Amino acid sequence: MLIEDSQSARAMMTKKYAHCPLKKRPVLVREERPATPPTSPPHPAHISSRLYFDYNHCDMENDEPENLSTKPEDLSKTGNYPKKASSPIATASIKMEPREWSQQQIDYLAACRARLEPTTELARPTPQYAYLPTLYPGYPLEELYPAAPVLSPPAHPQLYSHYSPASPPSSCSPPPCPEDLRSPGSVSSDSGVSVTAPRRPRYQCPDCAKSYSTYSGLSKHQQYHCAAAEGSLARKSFSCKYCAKVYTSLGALKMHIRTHTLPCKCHLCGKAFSRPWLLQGHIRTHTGEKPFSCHHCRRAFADRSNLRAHLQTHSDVKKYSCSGCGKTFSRMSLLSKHLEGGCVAPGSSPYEYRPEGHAHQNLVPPPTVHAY
DNA sequence: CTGGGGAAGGGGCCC
DNA sequence: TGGGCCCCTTCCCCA
Repeated sequence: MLIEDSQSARAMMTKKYAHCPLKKRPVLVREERPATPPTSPPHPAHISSRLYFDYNHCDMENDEPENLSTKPEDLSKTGNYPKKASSPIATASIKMEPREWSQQQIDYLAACRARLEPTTELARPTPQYAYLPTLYPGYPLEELYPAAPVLSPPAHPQLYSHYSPASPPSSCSPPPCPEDLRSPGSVSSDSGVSVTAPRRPRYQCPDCAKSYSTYSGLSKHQQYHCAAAEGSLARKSFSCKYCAKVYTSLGALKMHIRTHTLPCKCHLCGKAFSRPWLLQGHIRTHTGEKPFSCHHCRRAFADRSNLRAHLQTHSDVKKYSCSGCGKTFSRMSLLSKHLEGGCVAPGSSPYEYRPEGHAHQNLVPPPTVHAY
């Protein structure tokens, strides 16, 4: 939702969302965009920050907690929220449109849509800046898409052979090849091979006994997540003005405050996030950018993890299996539902989970999974 | 009811 | 030590 940051607007929002916790209330966003489009286009590499990031206006002191809820109950109560967005590629329609969008924002999305009309190349990643020619008609393409700096050659060039010359410049990464979906350190269950890494020392939180593989992890936990540690006032000296939590360092406090102020705001819908990369993922829901494609069915995804989950659907034997009946599932949640429903087969509990890189002794033999 | 996709958050790793 | 990125997980919604 994008509304004027005026007193009346604030009053309206306060009244309208009185039943909501502060963090769930809609955000009040001041429209920063100019009344008319700029005459010269920004460099594509700067588009994202120009259009969406508002770090210059991040007011860590004054930002109010904002509504991030897109849950339907909120929508039904107010009627002001659109339905949940679905794939623009599939529907040729971006549904997540607040009523209060400015004409310019609507035009902007129209420009995005024009470039996102269904094509036969669904697997092709949506060019990150494909809307530029529409947004800046008359501008030569070579200026809208300046020569890209040297790109690292893809590991599997054949997978990218469908790229067009007008594909976005350097800041738009090519779609991942299947191998890219795996983290370097992880052991893929796809291979069915379990490799046990040398046991590393664990760093345990003295306050809540949670342990982490790295000191950095423990440090982050203590700074941002450990409720028990927050009670150790003797070690803390920086308190949060919003919730009175106390931290040992100013940096930790600043990071915590971001969860209140949510400084990364989407200028299209006003939704705010604590971390920039969360906003980047959210922006894809507006632009329809889907850089991750399945080479089995050519379906594209905005999120790599979602592609990974999708790839499971192409496997005959899936990642999560019920030890009772042997049925496999592509998702943990589906296995959980299966067990909650009552798998009557003997030995059905506990269920088996084969996360990548974790060897469980009592698991069924590794499944045969299609190589990507 | 089940399976799948969309979206978001937390932890781990690397620089 | 902090930030960025990636992966995993979870929740919700829909067909």
